[in-house]
Amino acid sequence: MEIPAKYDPAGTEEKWYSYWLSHKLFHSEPDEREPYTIVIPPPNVTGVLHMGHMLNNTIQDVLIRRARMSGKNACWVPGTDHASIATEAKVVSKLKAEGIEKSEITREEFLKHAWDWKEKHGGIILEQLKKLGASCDWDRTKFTMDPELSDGVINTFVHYYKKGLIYRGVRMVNWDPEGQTAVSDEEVIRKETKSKLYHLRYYISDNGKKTDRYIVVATTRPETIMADSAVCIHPDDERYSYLKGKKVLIPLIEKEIPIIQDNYVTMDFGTGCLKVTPAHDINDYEIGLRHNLPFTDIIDKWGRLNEEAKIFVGEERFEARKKIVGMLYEKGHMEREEDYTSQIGYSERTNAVIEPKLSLQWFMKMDDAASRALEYIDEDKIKLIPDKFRNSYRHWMENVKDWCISRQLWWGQRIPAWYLPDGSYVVAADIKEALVEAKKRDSGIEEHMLIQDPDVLDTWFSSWLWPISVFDPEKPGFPDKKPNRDLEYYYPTNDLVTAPEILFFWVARMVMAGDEFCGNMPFRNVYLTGIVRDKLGRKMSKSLGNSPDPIDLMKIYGADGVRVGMLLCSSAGNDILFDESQVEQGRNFSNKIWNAYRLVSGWESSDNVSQNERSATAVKWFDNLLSYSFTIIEDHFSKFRISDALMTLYKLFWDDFCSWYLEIIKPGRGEKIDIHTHQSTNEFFDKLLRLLHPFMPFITEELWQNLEKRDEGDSIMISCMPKAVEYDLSFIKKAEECKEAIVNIRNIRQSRNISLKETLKLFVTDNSIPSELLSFITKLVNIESVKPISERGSNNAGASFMVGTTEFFIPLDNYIDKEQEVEKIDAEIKRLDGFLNSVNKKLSNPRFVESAPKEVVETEYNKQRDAITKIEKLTRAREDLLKL
RNA sequence: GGGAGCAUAGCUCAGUUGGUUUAGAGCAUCUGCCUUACAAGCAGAGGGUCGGGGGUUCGACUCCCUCUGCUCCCACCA
Repeated sequence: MEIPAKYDPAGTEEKWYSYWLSHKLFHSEPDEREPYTIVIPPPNVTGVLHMGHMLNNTIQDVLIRRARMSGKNACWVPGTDHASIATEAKVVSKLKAEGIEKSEITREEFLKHAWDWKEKHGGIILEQLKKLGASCDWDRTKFTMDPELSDGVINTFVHYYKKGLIYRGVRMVNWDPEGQTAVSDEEVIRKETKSKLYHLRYYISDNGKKTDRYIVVATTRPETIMADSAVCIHPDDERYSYLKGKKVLIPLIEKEIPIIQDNYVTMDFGTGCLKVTPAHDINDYEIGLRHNLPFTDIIDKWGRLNEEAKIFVGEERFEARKKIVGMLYEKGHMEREEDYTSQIGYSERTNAVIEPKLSLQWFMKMDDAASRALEYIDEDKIKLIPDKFRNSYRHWMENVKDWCISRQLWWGQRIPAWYLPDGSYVVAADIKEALVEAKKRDSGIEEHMLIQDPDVLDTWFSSWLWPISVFDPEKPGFPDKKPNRDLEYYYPTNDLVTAPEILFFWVARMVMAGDEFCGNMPFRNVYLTGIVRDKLGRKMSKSLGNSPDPIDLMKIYGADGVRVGMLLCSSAGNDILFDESQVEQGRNFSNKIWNAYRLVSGWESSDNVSQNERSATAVKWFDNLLSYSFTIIEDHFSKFRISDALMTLYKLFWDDFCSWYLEIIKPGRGEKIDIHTHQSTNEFFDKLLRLLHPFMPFITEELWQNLEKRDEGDSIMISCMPKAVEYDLSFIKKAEECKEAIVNIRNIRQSRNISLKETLKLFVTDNSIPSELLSFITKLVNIESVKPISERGSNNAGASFMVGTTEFFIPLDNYIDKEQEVEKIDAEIKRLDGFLNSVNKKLSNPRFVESAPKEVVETEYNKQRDAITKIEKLTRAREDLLKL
């Protein structure tokens, strides 16, 4: 059967993925084996696969496939996140496009649209993961808003509320006056914006009467002066020390406010006087709390001045600013204005300028949970890879703030709090229980009188339960409940692969929830991938259009090629600069494997051919090298150095297996191969495929199935990972010397234009390289005989070279250019002289010889001896040459 | 402003408690090859003194200080 010269991934990938699925090879159930578990960081249900997912999920698949082949019961749980804000935004804009405003429909109607939308588009990203080869246990697919997972979220809320850790309070939020909702900090885009810095005169008050002395306050928001509660100076600012204890009048409205002192003020910014507006600035809010100042809220949810403002009531905030500036000039309160550029927050969704606004939100106290979550890292129960992230993890845990868990949205788990007619509220898992609680306060309460809080919970309040709830959704909220069989078996999971950006949002909080409800950490290792950037180091984003579509890439280069391409250049925690040439390299590697198979599969073996010494030695060498490589790869994996493990394999396959081993044992044209070598080669191939399988699942399955007859349902993915047996490192090193000699000879041929067809003789120092290895030389560089150097005779010209301390000589009477030859030897001697010099310098330093460890001094003596020997030999070769 | 990190060949990165032949890899480059598995290939070669300066040490890419440049996280100046 003719095998095409190029590997075509398309059909292969489709075929084997459905084969794996139909034989349920990804599915895991608890059994007596050791479990190996990964829960996927659930992508947004509305998401589409991007390069970041590719990297992240490829790494997870490599880990899970390797574990599965190493005899573990491997379970990779997939799923999606409801992503309340992102999804709601998409649904809102989709409805808008259809002419439906969210404000015109009921909550129930909106949620129906949202669920419809989720059913339609929700599965896309998971389908895309299948193209990548992801070996997830799809039977276990979960969604953070599955009914039973949502119940767990509610129970968790009730649990923490009962513990006294959840409370309701006023806080400043990022208010989007256009979108009519609070948005999270992540949804605020800061943009450099040109504005003015106004210098305003605040007259000093004498018992409520305006004096003629004033101070100057700088502000960018003059329209908020009516909400001022104080003017603040730095306690150490001597310029203003006379103001201590005095009061000033707010311009225009002449309201008296105190002068206070706080370290927050920067003395050399503006005038050193700060107007404090606690209801409309986050920093002023903090100052207000510290100094117990009144909070005057003068801006309504539409961004207009309200009654509290007293003047310009009903004016839109920017319109009000213009008008008030005019009036300030008019009344002599404006000292001056200057151009000023600052970072202003805009809403990601509506592009409206964010208004800091006080509002009532739900919070969770974090200090205690955070300090316990920190212990898991401090005590090394959870390892971060790379561990440079420890510091930032610690920093965050030690400076944690209470968590604002309410969102003014509809898509998500609704806060289980019900308000009574008197304004008080009860918290309960459902309305029935809420009613029971409410009746305790007022027996006259009926169910219809209870009104549930309209807000939903922050998405992270459900995803922090993920490693628990995918196995046992009923566990969250109940620390004392016995875990079900799955949770008991799979938890704690092993490795979590995620991005450093969400180390705090998600990873740390999972640790807290795991500790709270399972009394244990949710995972042992956290592998933090970098960000995928483009060649120029820019983050890949839709708006820049610099992100290739992973699905297209897989079509062109094959899933295996893309996986290899991404992995080769991505060490943990480092960003990866993605360039299509990397993926090309991955594809080329697939093709190399394919062609190696083409070669080997075409061989015919025969009992009549006996194994020659050369083939036997090659088999022995590669067998040792394989074992040695296993240990190297094992070591890389133990340190999560996945790209190094892959590179080791890449070179093992391409260089050692293809370029050396196969070339050495390759039978001549039309010849048959001996049966032993053939068999060994197939075994090597089989082992290499198994080693490569976690990285390149598709091509390795295809070739493994072709290599010999397999039973239906058998698969490389459930075969076992080769293990290291003892190996002879010194033999591997001798083989390396032999390879080096071959490279030297090739170089000699090329630089003198000697065709490979021309047979040469070789003389070599006795007993330096085992003669069995010398047989490689005769084959690969067409050497007719290898003889001891003592037999070379003294009157033939040729080329000399050395490998280690072994001397080689090739007679080249017809090709020799004496001068050129001497030049080469001279250059080498010069290099060695320099080297010897540096060694001698060390050795002649008595303090080195005295204080350095014995082995180190010993090595230096060896270096010295070797260099001297080499120089002597080369000098002799030079003389011999000159004699001719 | 607070915190963390990085700086090694053209590019992307290794270099594991300072000492194993005067720094390694992959890619890219250059040269020669359509050699009967592969031109998505084969063979060979060139290329860095480890950001600058200072220090510790018998010895520094590796430890300390400093300067320069860059990146990320957090908080953001009225």
